[in-house]
Amino acid sequence: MSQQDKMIEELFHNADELTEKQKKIVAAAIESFAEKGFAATSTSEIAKKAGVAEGTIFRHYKTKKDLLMAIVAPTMAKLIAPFVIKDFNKVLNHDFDHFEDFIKAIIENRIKFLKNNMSLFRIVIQEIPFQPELREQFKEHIAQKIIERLRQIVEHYQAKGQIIEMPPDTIIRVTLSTIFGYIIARYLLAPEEEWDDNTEIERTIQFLMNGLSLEK
Amino acid sequence: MSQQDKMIEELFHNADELTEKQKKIVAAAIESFAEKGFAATSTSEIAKKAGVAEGTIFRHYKTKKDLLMAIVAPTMAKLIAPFVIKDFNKVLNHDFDHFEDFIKAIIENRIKFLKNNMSLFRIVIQEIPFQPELREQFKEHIAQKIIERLRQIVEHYQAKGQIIEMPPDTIIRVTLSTIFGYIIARYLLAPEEEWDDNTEIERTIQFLMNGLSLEK
DNA sequence: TATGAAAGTGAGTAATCACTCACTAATTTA
DNA sequence: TAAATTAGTGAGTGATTACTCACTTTCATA
Repeated sequence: MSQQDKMIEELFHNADELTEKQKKIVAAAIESFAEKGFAATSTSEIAKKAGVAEGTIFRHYKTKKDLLMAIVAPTMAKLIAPFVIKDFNKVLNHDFDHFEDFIKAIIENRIKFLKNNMSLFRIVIQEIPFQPELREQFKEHIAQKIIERLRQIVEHYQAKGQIIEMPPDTIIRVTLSTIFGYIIARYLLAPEEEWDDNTEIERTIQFLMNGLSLEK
Repeated sequence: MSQQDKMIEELFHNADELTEKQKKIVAAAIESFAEKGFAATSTSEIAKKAGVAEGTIFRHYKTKKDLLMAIVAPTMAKLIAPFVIKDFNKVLNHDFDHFEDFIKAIIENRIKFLKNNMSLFRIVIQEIPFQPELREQFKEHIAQKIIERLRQIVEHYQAKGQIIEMPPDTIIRVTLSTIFGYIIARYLLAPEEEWDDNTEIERTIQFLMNGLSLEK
């Protein structure tokens, strides 16, 4: 089973059962959307790549944009899944006495996820600027929830005296900048270069902790 | 004359040579490309917005992609202009004894530029994933030269004992992540929120310096 | 095995696409 | 001023677009 197949299966594991042809449509769409972008991909091209008639696409998805949303919405949901589980704070605070351990765990977990879903991640960040519907969904349901959670986490570790006194939103911003900066550089800007991932992640965390901790 | 020089030359001198209609075409194209993306913008739409006949666009630009390139290439050149001037290192090393001052100056200068050219910046980062020609140009002529320069700067301040011993490329990566993270959050993700820019930039630099300096 | 519903098909459709071209208008050059 | 060059036009082009629909095939259940 290929990487793509694994990705697709994971994505729709809990969703309604899809027919073989439907799965192939989704897989073909993901491939083309990630490579050429949503607007530059035609439905005839997707049908050809998926080995189905063009009409089959519209049997399952009312419009081309519906197909995009069917791909992107569950991806965003999965991306933030670890942040919206019940008792997120409790679990974390119990498991991680130090902010550094929390950051490490989150980074490793989410990088692993994104590594296995790079095409989907590509589509999300490439289409968010162009799809108001998608942007709205991201802002209201995704970003806000995550930031609210993260704010609590930051305040918790600030109270424990582990990270500097700075507005939590600023700390969240620079932290996410650092993490996504690594992911984008590693997997999108220079994926062909040689990367010692473990070392590079360690350095990134070192920089982050230096920047945020009270003492050295 | 190098590619860059030519681009810069073109940028500064060609502006006067454009006819009124041509200027309107470029302005309309920038507006639409930034808003809807290159692929989703039609030439008829640009012509209508510019108040010219559609044929006029193709009188000056052979293809729609040529129009995009005529907009984007000089923008990239302008963005990196401060990094490719002659005696870049000398000037900087003379003026800035501390890495922090250098960072401050660059951030302020480039944020000011991007603030005034946000539509163009949008187009560049939105289209780089989809235009191989653009990506190639960016990588070969832009990114490499900048990184080479920045590497020298980083090594210089490392030798002076002002920033931590870490591979210069890693330091450049986290630094650029932090800076672009601010710009993207400030002007693209949440431009409607209230921002105390001076304070927020100060905090960002504080985080950056904490993360990169040897002592506190 | 019969039947209805869902899945799948592909030719067809109107609209739109990037681009052309024969032409006129304006400007530069001789 | 005359000729030559450039700027501007807009109807017209074939190709492609997202999407439809009458039809056939597949398949679960009675």
